[in-house]
Amino acid sequence: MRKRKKNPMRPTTKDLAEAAGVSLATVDRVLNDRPNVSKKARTRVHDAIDRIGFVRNFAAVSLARGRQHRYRFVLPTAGDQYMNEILVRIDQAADALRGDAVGIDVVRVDTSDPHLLANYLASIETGEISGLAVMTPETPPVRDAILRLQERGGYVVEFLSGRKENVDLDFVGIDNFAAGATAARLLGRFHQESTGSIMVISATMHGLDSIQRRFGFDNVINANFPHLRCLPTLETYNGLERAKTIIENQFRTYPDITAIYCMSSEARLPIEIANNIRDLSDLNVIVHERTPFTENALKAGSVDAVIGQNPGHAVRSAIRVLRALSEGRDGQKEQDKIRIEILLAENL
Amino acid sequence: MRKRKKNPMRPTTKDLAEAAGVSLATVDRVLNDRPNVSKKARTRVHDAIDRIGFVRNFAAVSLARGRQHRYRFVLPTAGDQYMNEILVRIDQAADALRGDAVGIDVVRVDTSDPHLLANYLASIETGEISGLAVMTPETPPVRDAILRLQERGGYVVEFLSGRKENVDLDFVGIDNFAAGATAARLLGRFHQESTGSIMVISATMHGLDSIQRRFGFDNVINANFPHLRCLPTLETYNGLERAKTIIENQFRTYPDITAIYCMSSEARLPIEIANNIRDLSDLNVIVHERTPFTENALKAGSVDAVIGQNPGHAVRSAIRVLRALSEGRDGQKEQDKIRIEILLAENL
DNA sequence: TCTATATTGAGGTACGCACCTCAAATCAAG
DNA sequence: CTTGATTTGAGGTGCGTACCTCAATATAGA
Repeated sequence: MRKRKKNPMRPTTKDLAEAAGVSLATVDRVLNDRPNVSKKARTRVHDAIDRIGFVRNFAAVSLARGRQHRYRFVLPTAGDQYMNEILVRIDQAADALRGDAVGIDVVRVDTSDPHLLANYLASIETGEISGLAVMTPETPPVRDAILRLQERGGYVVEFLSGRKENVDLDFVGIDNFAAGATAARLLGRFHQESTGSIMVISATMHGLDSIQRRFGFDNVINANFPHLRCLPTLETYNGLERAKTIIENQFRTYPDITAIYCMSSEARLPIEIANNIRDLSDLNVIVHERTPFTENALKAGSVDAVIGQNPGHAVRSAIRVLRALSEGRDGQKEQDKIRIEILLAENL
Repeated sequence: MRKRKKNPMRPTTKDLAEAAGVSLATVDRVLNDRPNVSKKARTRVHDAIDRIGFVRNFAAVSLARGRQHRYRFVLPTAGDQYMNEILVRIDQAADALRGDAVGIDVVRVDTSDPHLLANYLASIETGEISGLAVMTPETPPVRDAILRLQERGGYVVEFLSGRKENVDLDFVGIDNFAAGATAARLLGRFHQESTGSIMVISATMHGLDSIQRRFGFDNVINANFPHLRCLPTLETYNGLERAKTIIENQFRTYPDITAIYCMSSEARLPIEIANNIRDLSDLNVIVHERTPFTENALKAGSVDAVIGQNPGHAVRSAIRVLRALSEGRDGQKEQDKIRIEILLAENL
C-alpha cells in the first residue's frame, strides 16, 4: 500500500501529447526536430510544454538514445608540471563520467610543427569523436584544419590556448589580457622600493596567450606604476642553456631589477635559474599556474604570487561545452567561465 | 545496414552475471546491497566487475529507480547582496537539474532565535526531503537538532557557516582561518606606509566564521607585519546607527588608521559609512565576498581587494555532496573544495 | 474533383537496470 | 537423514524516451 512512485509525478511525453491534443508520435517529432510537422502542431506542443511545465527526463533520453560520446583532448607533447596537472584532471574527469556513457581520451601532438597537427585534425573521423578540445598555438594551417573539421560536423573548443577574435569557436580558458593586468596590479602593489626594473620571461612569444599577457601587464604597469620599468621579454624556448644565458645577461645588464614576471605556464625552469643567481625572496616574483613547483616556491617565499587558471575547472568546462554542443544540452555560460585565480601562500 | 548500437558496447549487468557465473538476480543483490547473499557470491561478482570493467549505467539506474530527489537550503532571513547572490545561484542550479529528477527549494528561517531553527529542523520529514544544506550560526540547540535529524536518516551539510571540529558533518565553504590569513597577507603587502592601525569590522563575532577569520588575520599580521596594529573588532550588528557611531568613534580615537578589514559577508553597510568619513582610496581596504557593491567599490578604488567564496561553486558543491550522500554516487572531493578567491579590479 | 504530397496517428521494440515473486537448490544443525 | 533456514535462479514488469513502420488523414495543386 505504500506509494510506489515519486510524489509530484512529473509530466511525461504522454501527458504532453494529451495536453497538446496530438499523438505521441507528433510530440516526438517536435521534441526531436524531425521533419514533416506542421507549424500549427509545433506551436501546440510548445504551448503545452510551457503550460504543464514539461521537462525531458534526461535519464530516459540518455538510455533510449544509447549513444556513447567520446571526447578527445589534443595536447602538445611539450610540457612540464602544469601539463601533468592537466593530464591528471582529465583522468579524473574521465573516471567521473564513465557511468554517463562518456569516454574521454588524450592525444599528444608535437605542436612545434603546425602541419603535423593540421594533418592529424584532418584525419579525424567525426563519427568516432563527438568533440575535440584542442590546445595549440594559433597558426593558419591549424586554424584551417579546425574550420574544415567543423564543416564536417565536428565540435571543437579551444582549450587554454590563446583566444582569437573572429571565429565562432568556443574557448575555454582565462582572459589573458586580464591575467597580465592582474599580475601587474599585484606586482605594483607589492613593490615597496621607489623604483626598479621588471624582468619578463616567457617560453616563447609566438603564442597569442603570451602576447596578450604581456600587453595587459605593460598597460597596467605603465598607467599605474610609472616608477617601474618593464624590460624586453626573455624567451627561453624551454632550453636550459639558453635560459641560463639570457637570464644571467639581463641581471648583469640591469642591476636595478626588483621584480620578475614569468608569463609561461611552466615556471620551473626560469625561476630555478633565477633563484640560483639572485635570492628571489628579495625580489617581487609573480608566475603563472599552480604546480608542485610554484606551490613550494610560494611557501618558501621565492615566489610572491601565482596567477592560476584552475586545470580541473578548465577540463570539466571543456567537457561541458562539448557535451552541450554534441548532446544538445544547454551550456551554463556562467559556470563555464574560468576564473583568474590569485594564489598566495595563505590560500593554497 | 548501419550499426545501430554504440561502438564499444559496454558490459551490462547481463554480461556481469555471465562473467561472474551467477544469475542476474544475484548480481542485482550484490550491486544494490540487498540481504541474503553469500560472501562467495559477493566476491565473485566484485571480481568480475573489476575483470570486465563493469560500470553501472547511471541513466538506466536513475530511470529504473524513478526517484525524485528534493534538496533544501535553509538560509537566514537576514542578508543583503551576498545572500541575494546565493539565492540566484540556487535558482540557476535548480533550473539546470530539473531534468535530472532533482528538485531544490529554499526555506528562510530567522536564525537570531536558535530555537526557531531547531524546531524547524525537528519538524522535517526525512521522507520528503533527501538532503538539507543549512547555513546557520553554531548553537548547541541547532547542533542537537541536526544530529537528531541525521539519526532519523536525514543528510545534512553545513553551508558556508563556520566549520566546527568534531562532528562527521559535511561542510561546504572555505577555510576561514586561511581566509583571514590571506586578507592579512594581502593587506600587509599592499601597505606602503611605515606604520599604521587596522580597523577590523564584523557584523557580529558570534559566528565561528568571524572568529576564525579574525584569528587567521591577526596571526599573519603579527608575525609578518609587526609595524601594523590590529584594532579591536567593531561589531555593527547590522545596525545603521550603531555602525555609524562605532566607526566614527574609532576613526577619532585612532588617527593612524591606514587600513580596514571587513570580515562580514555583507560589506556594504560599514564600507559606505567609512567612505563617508574618510576617502577610502587613501586607505588599504579589504572586504569579503563579491557582490555588486564590492565589485563597484573595487573598480572605483575604495576597496583594494575582495576575498571571495564563489557562491555558485558553493551551491553546486553543496548539492553534489547531498546527491553523493543520498544517491550513493561517490563525491568528488577535489572538485568540491571551495577556493578562497582573491579579486582585484583586474580579475573580476 | 482527383492526385500527389505533406502531415498525423497507432503501435511496437529497445535501452539497462531496479524491484518483485516464487520455486529450486544449498547449507547448517539436530 | 530430516528439518528449517539461507541462498540462488528464472522470469517478469516498468521507468520515460527514441526511433521505426505502416496506415490513415489532411492539404495543396491542377
